[in-house]
Amino acid sequence: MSDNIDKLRHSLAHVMAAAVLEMFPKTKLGMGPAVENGFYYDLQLSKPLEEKDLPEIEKKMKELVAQSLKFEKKNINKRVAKKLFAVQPYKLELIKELPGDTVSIYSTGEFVDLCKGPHIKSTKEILPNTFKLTKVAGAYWKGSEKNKMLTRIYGLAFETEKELTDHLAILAEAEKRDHRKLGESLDLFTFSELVGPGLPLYTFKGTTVLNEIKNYSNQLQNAIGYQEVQTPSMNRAELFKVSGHYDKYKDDMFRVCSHYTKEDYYLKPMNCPQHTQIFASKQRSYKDLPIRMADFSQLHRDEKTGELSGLTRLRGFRQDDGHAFCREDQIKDEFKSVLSAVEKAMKTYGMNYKIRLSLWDPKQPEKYLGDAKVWKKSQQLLEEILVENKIEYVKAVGEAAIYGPKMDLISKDSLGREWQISTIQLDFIMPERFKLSYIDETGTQKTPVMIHRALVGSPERFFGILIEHYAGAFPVWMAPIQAVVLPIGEKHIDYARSVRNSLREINIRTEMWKDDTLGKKIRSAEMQKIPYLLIVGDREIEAKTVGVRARGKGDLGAMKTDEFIGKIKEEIANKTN
RNA sequence: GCCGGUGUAGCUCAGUGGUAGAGCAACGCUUUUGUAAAGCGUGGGUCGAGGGUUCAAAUCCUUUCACCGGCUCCA
Repeated sequence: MSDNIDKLRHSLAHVMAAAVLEMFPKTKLGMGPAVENGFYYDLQLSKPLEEKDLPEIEKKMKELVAQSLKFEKKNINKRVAKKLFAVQPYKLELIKELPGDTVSIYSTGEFVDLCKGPHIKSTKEILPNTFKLTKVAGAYWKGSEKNKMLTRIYGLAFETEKELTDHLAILAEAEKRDHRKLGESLDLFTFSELVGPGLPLYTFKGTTVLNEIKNYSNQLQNAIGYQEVQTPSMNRAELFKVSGHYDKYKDDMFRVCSHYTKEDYYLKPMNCPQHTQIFASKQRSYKDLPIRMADFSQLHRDEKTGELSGLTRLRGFRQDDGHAFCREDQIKDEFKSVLSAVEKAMKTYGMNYKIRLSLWDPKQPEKYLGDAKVWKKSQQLLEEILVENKIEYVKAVGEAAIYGPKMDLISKDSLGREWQISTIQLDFIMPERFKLSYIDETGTQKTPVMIHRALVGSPERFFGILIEHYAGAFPVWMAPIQAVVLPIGEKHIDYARSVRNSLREINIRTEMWKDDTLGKKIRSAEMQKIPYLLIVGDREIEAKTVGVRARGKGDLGAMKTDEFIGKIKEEIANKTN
């Protein structure tokens, strides 16, 4: 059945190309495949296309679909094909590259495309209102930035009208939850043109949430033996030359120059080379291993401006980063303990996930450090760990780090969107390059293995993901304001203040709002997504209670103040709600 | 970086060559309030920035910056 939807989507790509070709006959065709939720076609148009042109193309497509056009396949000789596509340079390029003497073409009405298929039999199979053109984008021919950029038109397509409307509803919900909008409206972070792109400024509220994320990661990794260290942002170029990052990523690191010595320093894009130097600072015994370090320092990467986006792609960020230096016989246990910590974190945040085993691409060895033998060995080891622990995984060739294979955790948020979060990476190469060693039980020098790992990746990036996952309504333990006390009238302010103070005494982030009407205060607290509103008036003062209203749940009724304190304390401690 | 789009008050937006507007927010006064917006009033903008065309530019041209949708990249 998934085959069928792919055929449908791919067929719609043809219909769209046919429609565009009718409207703009000089259009040159690129490629038009089916993709997740829809299809696209890359085109070279004689004039720029805008999003407002899409409805017209869509209308034309509907006309074509209504004609019940048949998709007919033919195998033809390459010479004939070259004649047929004489005015289509991209198709000619493809014909040249295809193996064999014949190529297959599909015709739909007057439209003919070079295509291996398969397709639906006829546009009759396309039900009304099951597709919609969504956006216009640029895309390099064959995906290489060295090639010309074509115009890509994206469309959504499903088998039924309901699936399309459901999908559009998800998109609308995602837009509402956009962390860039919520970040601004909930006063979590901001950007300034003066400060620079990709460099967010976190307000007090945003910093509070970030600290909770960071503290929780620290708690989880302390439990499995990681100890926090600090390392400098600026480092000599030499450090990165030894690590190998200089050759691969020099252009993506910010360079800082000393006026006095004229020496170049680089802002560190990751912590691993620094950690090797802590390891190297002492003579290590096999009994000392594993040595585990965690580091939350600020990292900088000179991302191209067009790649920056909200909190998900930044120039300055941190990682809940850690490195374990261990013996080969300890690798499995190290991976297991990190996996269990990650599992706990994902459970707390209420996210589903899957593991991706990211392998090197043997066809492009120049992208990686180290020789094939070491890669084979370490990849095998990772796979063993997954199999032995009965963990499901998918393999991804070409996704490895430059120094080794990794397990990446891809999590799904509440809208079912996927994000790469955690990563655990095996590295035989960097310890070697830094000539790290320990003394084994026989007194001989050995090279340790290095494990790179992160629990939630970058706290800042994860913050962005969480804003959307929770739609800004953070669970109590991470909410910037956990409770707000709302006195009904002026004469209730003193009591409200005393309730606030007793909550503050036990470090519950609490405010007291004395101005405005009750209705307005409630509205504003709900909009700020504060978990608990405590309403106090004559009745509450009399009975020493608070009127508890839970975010999104309405009035829960009166509760003894101590009882409420017990409830919220427990929720915070257990990280529930 | 590349293709396309956007940029007007703190926020959401209107304003197509002729004296910069609305709602919300803010501030002030009145009101002291029982579960999602009390009433009245006031202040606030070299229309992203630079240059040009014009008697006259938010509006037209140009350069540049930032952001948005994608592409490429992502240690």
